[in-house]
Amino acid sequence: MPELPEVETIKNQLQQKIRNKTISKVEIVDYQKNFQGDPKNILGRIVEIKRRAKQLIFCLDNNYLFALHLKLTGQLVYSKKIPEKITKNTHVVFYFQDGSGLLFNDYRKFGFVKVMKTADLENYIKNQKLGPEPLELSFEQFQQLLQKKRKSRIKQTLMDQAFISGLGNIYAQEACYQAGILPIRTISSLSTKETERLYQAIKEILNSAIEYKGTSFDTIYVQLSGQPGRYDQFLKVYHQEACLKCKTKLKIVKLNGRSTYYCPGCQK
DNA sequence: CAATCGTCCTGCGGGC
DNA sequence: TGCCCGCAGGACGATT
Repeated sequence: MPELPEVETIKNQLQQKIRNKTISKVEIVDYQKNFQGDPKNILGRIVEIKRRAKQLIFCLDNNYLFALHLKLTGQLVYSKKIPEKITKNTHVVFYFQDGSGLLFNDYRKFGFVKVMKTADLENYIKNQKLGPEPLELSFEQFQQLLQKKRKSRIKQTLMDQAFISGLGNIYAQEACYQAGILPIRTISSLSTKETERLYQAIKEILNSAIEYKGTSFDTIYVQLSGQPGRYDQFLKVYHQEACLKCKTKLKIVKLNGRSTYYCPGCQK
């Protein structure tokens, strides 16, 4: 369940581990549908790894790049010596010239790789109509964005990638809890004070989750090393039983088909 | 226009 | 014991 903090963690670790390595071979195992474009075009040196929303962009020195999305169950694991760490869920192996490699594991196969020319990235991103990055957003911009979504419910809006990009099911509900706001409230019902609390909660939670290298729940998300992230110990509502503050048993509702936890005592 | 549902997949666990 | 079903939940397209 990689959201912004998980993808940001992996991006930072990729920058340290594989930047300037040269891809010498790409092996695709039962993932043809999810691998778009010609793998031969990404044989080259990786000059930069970027993140936009929940996607990673691997930039090469040969005028090609590839976008990679982990979706629900994708993992990127670095291996010093291929084939160590390969599992039955390894669908793409990027071999580097020095004998190391990068494994793309994805047991539910929702993720994808898309190869394109460097010049096509701008259009590719534009077509996704992504909203701004939440960590690069001022309070004034946040307020302005909310004006367009006045009828929508708060949690859905936070998860809407066209509104802001990067929040998913975990951090959207954690942000609502920290702000003390019911996830089912409409945007138009928010006072300025509540809007401010929500804005602060989003920033604090995302930054803290990045600091702890993401949330590993069900051990699906892992860091580049294969180690779990450690933010799960700070989760206040997601998959929790009772509220830490008031001890009330948390409620679970379905919003857009997604389980949403909240405290009926602390969230108004 | 917003919400909902089905879809892409796989595996686990609850219930009968 | 075994089987069916619901659930997990990122994003998108079709429908209400």
